[in-house]
Amino acid sequence: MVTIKDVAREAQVSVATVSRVLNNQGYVHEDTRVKVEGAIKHLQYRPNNVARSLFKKRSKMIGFIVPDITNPYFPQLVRAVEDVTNKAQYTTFLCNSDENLKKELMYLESMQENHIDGAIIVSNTLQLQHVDNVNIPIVALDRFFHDRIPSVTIDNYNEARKAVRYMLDRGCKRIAHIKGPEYIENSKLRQMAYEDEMRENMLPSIICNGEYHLKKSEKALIDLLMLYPTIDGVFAGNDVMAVGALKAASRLELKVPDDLSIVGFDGIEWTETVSPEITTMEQPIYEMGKRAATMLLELIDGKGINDDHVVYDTKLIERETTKKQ
Amino acid sequence: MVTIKDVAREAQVSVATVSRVLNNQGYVHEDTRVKVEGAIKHLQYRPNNVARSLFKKRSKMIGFIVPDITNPYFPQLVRAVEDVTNKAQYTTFLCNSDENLKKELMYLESMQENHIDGAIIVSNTLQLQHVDNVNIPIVALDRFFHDRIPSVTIDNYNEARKAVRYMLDRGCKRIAHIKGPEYIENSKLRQMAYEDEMRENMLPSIICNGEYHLKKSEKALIDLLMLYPTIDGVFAGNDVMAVGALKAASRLELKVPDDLSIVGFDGIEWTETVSPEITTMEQPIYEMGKRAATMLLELIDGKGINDDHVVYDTKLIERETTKKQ
DNA sequence: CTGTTAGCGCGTTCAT
DNA sequence: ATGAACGCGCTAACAG
Repeated sequence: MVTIKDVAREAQVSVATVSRVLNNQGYVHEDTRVKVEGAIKHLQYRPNNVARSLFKKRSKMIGFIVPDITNPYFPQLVRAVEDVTNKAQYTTFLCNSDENLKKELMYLESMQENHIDGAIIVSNTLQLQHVDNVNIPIVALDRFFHDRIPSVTIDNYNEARKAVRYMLDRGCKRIAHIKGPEYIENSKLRQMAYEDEMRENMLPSIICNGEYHLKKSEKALIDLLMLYPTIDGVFAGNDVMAVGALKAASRLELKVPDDLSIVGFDGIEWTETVSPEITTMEQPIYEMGKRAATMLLELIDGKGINDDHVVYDTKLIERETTKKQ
Repeated sequence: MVTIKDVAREAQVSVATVSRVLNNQGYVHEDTRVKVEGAIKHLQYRPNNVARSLFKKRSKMIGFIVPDITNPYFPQLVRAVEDVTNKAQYTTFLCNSDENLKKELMYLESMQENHIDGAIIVSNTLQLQHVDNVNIPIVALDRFFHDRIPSVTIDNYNEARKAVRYMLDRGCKRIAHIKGPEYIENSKLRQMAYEDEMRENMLPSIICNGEYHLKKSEKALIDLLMLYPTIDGVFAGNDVMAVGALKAASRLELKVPDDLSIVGFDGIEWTETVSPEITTMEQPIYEMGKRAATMLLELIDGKGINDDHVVYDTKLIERETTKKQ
């Protein structure tokens, strides 16, 4: 391994001078700068970031914890975060927590032990107590975390109400809801919104559990439709489950949207891969990732504020699983 | 930040002793061990992995470069790799290269600068010249890299021929192929296999370009089917494009599999999310990830061999886009 | 069984 | 404008 010493020897200067040209600070004569740069190239020298981090306590790395990389919602987020951080010379490392608290804690520990400069987390399971002795900046993304942790989210409750109201406007009389896991706050809010909207319209709530899971959602809806054949609309708690709902309809040979309307939530690509394409509440996923990353970088630079909570709007994308007006 | 010195002072021993209990090596009296462990807990001490890496030149971190995290093929690989490496106390950091050479090189550099212990890469663009002065162990996954770089792959050519042969067996007379990008070796091999199999059966090749992309593949196939309405089968270069093909069929109101059979390649979950479910050549994705990770750990421990090339078989999964016999 | 000490590679005072 | 020297937190001889 070639170190700063080797470069210094090669260029016939001291390590301090090499360090100066490396970091582009302090005075250094043009001639010596050229000499040093020549030596660096010649020896193919790469600064050792570990040593640098040890001294600076900064690594130019940030971590991004996502709960489930197989959910197509996240890859888009990843790309957005990378785009922002790379531009600022940071390396982003992705950590897949598998919705598993132990893994999340393991990653948080590893990040601290490695002087990671900051983290973006998407998590339900993590509590404030887990991060309050974490001494690096954190931004919560997609899921609200705590007043004291800045976040980038959408207004799940109101946006979900909009979705249900839209279905009612389009003439659905008996709308069912496929809910996600209760322990995921977003999922609970969407369910509550559905229930409230139905109640205010004097309509009964019909709910089955899809667990944010395609197959489970398909099965749950089939059972539900057998029980209540008059259901004419399904509001799914996320797009993955909406895809499951579509499969259920296809299994039961129901025509979508004539016999059954379906509305999803999230705006992931899957909704466009199926036929008919699914109407959904689209989140500005890329934009959200970008915003979270920008906030994190500001926090790292000490410029950010620590109780910033950005809430984005969603957009209703009318496609083929709901009737045209 | 609480350091090993603080622990030593608190426990009234030397830093060396603390280091010994930390690393569980060398002799240390039971009583002192207890004392030290108490101090560690009391002060909430976490060893600084940066300092440790600086000395050891090992970080207990490995990197995993994937070309496109939005392709559902990769998340499964990620999970497999994580499962293996976590068990061995390694932290796996994911790097999304976006099929972009510059990003790949950036990540490789970052890995070296941070004493990452090894890397798994899925790449087409990276050449031997880019990694031959990388001094950490590397394993190529999914895509063959070079004789000197151990790899875990499947036999794209022969497995693709099997797929085409299967379609011929099931009575397809005019089979078209949706190919992926030429610069991806796997994609080229699958195309060649198609062409060879067709030629040997005295059949003409009909090829359109789907670019491994859903929408492009849908559009390309629609155009092709307009031109050649007698096509009765489509072999897609991967599952993503097979999903696109299914959408194209639906747009043109073709019945699948009666009017048109479709066979994909990879075995990703998407093929089961659509209706009808897609027949595909399933790769043992999880198994492949596991194998690659295991190989990498062996290499890191100096136990591995550097020209190990594991080739897995695929499995034909007969579903609903091909006719039953 | 335990403590002292010398680096790992780098960045930064403080002199010059 | 440049160099000498110290220290970041930790591990591994070596000595006792």
